[in-house]
Amino acid sequence: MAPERTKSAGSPRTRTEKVHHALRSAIIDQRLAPGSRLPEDAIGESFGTSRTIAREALGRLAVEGLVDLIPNRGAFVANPSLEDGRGIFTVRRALERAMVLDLVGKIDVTIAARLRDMVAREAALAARNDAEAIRLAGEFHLTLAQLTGNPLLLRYVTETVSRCSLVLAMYGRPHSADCGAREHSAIVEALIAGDAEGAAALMDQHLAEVASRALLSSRVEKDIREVLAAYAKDIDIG
Amino acid sequence: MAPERTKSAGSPRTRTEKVHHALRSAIIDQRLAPGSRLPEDAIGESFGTSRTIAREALGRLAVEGLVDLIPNRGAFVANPSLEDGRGIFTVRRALERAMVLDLVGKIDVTIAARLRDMVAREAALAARNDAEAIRLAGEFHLTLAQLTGNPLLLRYVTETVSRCSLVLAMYGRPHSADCGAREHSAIVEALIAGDAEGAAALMDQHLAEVASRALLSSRVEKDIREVLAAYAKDIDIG
DNA sequence: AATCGCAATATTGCATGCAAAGAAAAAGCA
DNA sequence: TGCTTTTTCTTTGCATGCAATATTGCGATT
Repeated sequence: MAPERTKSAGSPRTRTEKVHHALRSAIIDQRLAPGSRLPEDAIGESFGTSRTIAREALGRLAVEGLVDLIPNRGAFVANPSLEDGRGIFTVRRALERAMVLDLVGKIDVTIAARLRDMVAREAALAARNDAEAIRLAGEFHLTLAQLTGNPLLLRYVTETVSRCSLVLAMYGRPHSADCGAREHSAIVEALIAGDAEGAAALMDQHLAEVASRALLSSRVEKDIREVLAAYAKDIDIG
Repeated sequence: MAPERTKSAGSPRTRTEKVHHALRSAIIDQRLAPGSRLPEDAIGESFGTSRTIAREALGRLAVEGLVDLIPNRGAFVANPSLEDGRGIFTVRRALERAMVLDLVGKIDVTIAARLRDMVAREAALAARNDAEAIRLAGEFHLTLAQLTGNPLLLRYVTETVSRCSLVLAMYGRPHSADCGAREHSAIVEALIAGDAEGAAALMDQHLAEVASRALLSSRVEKDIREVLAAYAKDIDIG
């Protein structure tokens, strides 16, 4: 009656899952710009499947909030506003605070060494600011989430980290290192020391800084109407 | 190029969405027990649609974590373990804490009245403990999430509330009112008074109590194998 | 008599096809 | 020329059908 214990098989087995994951990666990696149309036909053709598969994948991405689905009109890559961006960071801060609090006390010597090693590797790449460095910085947060052993927390942190990258890509300053290795190091040390409140505060401050770096100014206007409104109000149509 | 600003149309328009929402309600209302099989045929027939629709709805519910999808085997109502349950509550507490903190200061007289009215209606149904009362209690949390104006927070709170219902269905005591109207009232009053830390503490305590009520004892074994293992060890097969 | 293997059955995975809703383009009117 | 209306065309929404995979029941074998 009950299914076997297998939770979420490692590699995607059905075509729908494959396309689902591929599309998600494409969106997160900014290969598909926010607002882009996602026609079922084109997707199916790209992956060598029928529209049915593309359609199912789009529906699932819509549940994840990465795609906007408009009935009878089609699917579009989500296009978070600046305000949405702030909201995403709010959620992320709450989640990672809980994550850090949960982690205190679960850190043994093995894990401690692993974390220190990871931070050291980050520091080594700190000078560069390419995709690799950015990916590594994000992975720090994902690793911590994984260490909690809480599947839902891991999923949500993964999602929020992804979406924060998206937001940073849209509104962040081009050449800012989004995560400082030094800040990560401080968090790790607080965790190892068992200082719950300290670690939580450091993480909170860390994310607050990342957010403020990005979200202070709206570098890109999100909607055409927002852009044009500024011009329209100076024009007398009559 | 970009789609119009319309986010998530109010009422579901496509059949897929309708079935999706209906199935979710059925699961949350505990009309479909955790672990139950969800055959595409039966669902399609129930709603008067084809399997295609049922299939899409199941895929979306799987993303939400309410359904387990096993390739070539079928769909099952999610069957969270006790540990999963704890993890879900951990996440929910973190989210709702952030929610309450965000809400303080956003409460004007109109909203205050609306919240008080909602709590009053809850109190009126407090005696009963049927599906309607349960639904209303959950809606309190969803309403608060909606008031933040944070779409991601709303989505995550919605998901965690849903999954907590599932967990309570599995492990909670049968006749416990899961959310006390009095506790909700206290939270609302703290919010209206602008007492951020107080409101956060009340919410945290509220959810901690709900969790502890449910998760102290494992009333139901999750997996058939877990159940049978206890019997098997007393039996000599030979 | 219990176990193994095989066939029959049920259910999922996926593609195709048709109808309808929207968008774009062309024609008609002021 | 500019605006409305109608027509065409693209794209989505959904059902059906076929192939593939897992499960169940039955019979053969040891």
